[in-house]
Amino acid sequence: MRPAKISDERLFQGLSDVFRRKGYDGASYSDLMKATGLVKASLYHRFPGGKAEMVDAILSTVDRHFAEYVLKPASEEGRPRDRAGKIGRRLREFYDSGRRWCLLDTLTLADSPSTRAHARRSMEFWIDAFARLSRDAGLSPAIARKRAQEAVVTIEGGLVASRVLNNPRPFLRSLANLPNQLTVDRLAAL
Amino acid sequence: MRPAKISDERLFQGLSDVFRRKGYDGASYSDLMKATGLVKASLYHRFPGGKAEMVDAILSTVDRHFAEYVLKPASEEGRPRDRAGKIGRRLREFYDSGRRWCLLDTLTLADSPSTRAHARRSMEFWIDAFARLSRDAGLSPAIARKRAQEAVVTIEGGLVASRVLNNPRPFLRSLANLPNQLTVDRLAAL
DNA sequence: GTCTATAGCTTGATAGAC
DNA sequence: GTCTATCAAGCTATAGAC
Repeated sequence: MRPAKISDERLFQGLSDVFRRKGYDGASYSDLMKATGLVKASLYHRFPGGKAEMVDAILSTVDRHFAEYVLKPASEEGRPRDRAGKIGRRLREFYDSGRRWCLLDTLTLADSPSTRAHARRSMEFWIDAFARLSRDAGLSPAIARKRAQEAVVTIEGGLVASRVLNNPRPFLRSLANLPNQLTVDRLAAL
Repeated sequence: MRPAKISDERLFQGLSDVFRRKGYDGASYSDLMKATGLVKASLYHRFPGGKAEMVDAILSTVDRHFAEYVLKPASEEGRPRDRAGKIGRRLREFYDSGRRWCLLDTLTLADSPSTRAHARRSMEFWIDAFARLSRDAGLSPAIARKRAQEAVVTIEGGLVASRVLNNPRPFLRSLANLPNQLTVDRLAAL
């Protein structure tokens, strides 16, 4: 029997796990082979451009998942504050309570201009979604945008601190702050 | 004439620039040779343990610089708020307004346990210094510690966002928030 | 679509001259 | 303390069978 085609979902999951953990340069083909169960030549068959193409495809896949699931509540019905909480829970799920790291962080050490450009667009999309939610909560466009950027900063920093300290708490705290950060105009008694 | 010994300062500066930019795995010996002007064998002469030993030495050097210069105002005389501002200016200088990245971020992708342990201690030292300053400002020990951790999270996140967005603003904003974050008990009108 | 096999190159690491 | 020269291992990448 011929070897079955590995499902795209398992493939992308395996690949992105490696890149997330090790970064672009740290991800070797032996790592990627182990994670997917495919040999090197099979990976090149799927991604003729090698790691650069994998990373591009992964970012696109994650972009879609962020847009269609994680950040979705930003453009749904309901109280802005509740929607922010919902996004927080989805972020906790996505980053496995801070045990998984952010590709935008780990991949931007590579100096591929296309990867850098892609990562920038991804983060801007993220900020835009937060800003929309923040405006829905009644904040002015300028303040909303500022808060949206600060919220992304808080989450990325939480992930870094959780990795360095080997402790999920900083990231979980960042998420807990999210609803206030995005929806309360005058922040008091944080 | 025999080749002159390169100064320790230039050596460490060159090495840490590379590790900061590329991370542990991304930093190849050819990169390190280019940055220092030394050939591979000379680097091994200075650091028989190779990259792992370089990284350890670099972290120790940066630790000292942080303790003796960047974070120094945390344990000096003066109004806590002014001291926080002073630390902010030194952080801006150290990270070149967000154009240089944090070793604790870029190095913890490597899975060397000793590096991970060292990085954790470095960040804890940083948090401790902030917490001391925050207590000096009259905040309770529990709140001070929370704020200190949040401040480090904000700075690390600012560095990540500035790198990804290719824009120093998020990092500079993180620094601008520092005095409030560390010294104001009830945060209002951020 | 997956595999085995192989190629060339770069890497990390060492030995020995000056 | 720095250099040239060299090595094996691991890396990226490709050709061709099933």
